Amino acid sequence: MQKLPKIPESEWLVMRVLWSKGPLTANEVVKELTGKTKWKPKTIKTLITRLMKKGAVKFEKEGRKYRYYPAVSEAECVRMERYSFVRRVYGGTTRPMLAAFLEDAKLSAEDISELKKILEQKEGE
Amino acid sequence: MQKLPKIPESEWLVMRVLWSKGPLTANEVVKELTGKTKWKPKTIKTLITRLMKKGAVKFEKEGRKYRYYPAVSEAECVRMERYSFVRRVYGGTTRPMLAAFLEDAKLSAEDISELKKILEQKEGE
DNA sequence: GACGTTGGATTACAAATGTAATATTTTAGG
DNA sequence: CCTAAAATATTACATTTGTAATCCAACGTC
Repeated sequence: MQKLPKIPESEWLVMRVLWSKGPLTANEVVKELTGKTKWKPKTIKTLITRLMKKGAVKFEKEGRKYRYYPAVSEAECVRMERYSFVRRVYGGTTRPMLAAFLEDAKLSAEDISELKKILEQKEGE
Repeated sequence: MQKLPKIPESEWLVMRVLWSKGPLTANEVVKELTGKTKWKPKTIKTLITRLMKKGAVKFEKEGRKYRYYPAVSEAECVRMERYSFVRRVYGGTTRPMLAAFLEDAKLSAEDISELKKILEQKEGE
């Protein structure tokens, strides 16, 4: 398991694009984010560069441009964020957090039965 | 409902102390955090001051010292953090996040039945 | 082959954050 | 009163983050 870099808010947007759309050129990333943010293209380039320096993305050369792709797993990053969120806000105790989350969430009947299934699954372990 | 200030990681620790132990002097806060962090007392004073500037804590004078107490609701702050967490990491979709949370959490049998109860409650609405 | 265009590399710069140290003001004790 | 101790207030300073702009190199065009 790689060492996970710290990914701040704005870089998450870029990572989410790269995770979902695989290797993209900088301009493609810019295009993906148009409408979702008001960032100038240069800003997005900067974010990509920073992610590279942290080792969160890599690239393959394609002619004179680069195609960027994630170098860290989305699942791992998400897990880490979840963990650090719980620690920060709830001091590490998970259950009250989950309870609050569940109570507060707007859930469809489907969502609910899905989640119950997960719990029952765990119950059996 | 007040406007909620932004509370960064380290200040959360201070807020959690104040939320749980009511009005405290700076030194009492320091004492509460001893062992939990390696911060120097001065650092903690700084954090308190910043929280005051943001309006997250207020104080009453007691002789020459102050007793600090939270000026914003824990529930509200936590809700906001939860919300911004989901938005950042999952782009706003709550269910997959909850699913991942539940799957990943270490839960006792009790926790599980508690959480199921919450879900059933919501089911009935 | 000079030149504009297009991409990446380098630089910019303010605000927020982490982590304190120094300065100043009270006040309790001698 | 004068001073040491204790509190608060002010100042410090490196990093990180948000948000770009400028510089430079390669490429395709006339």
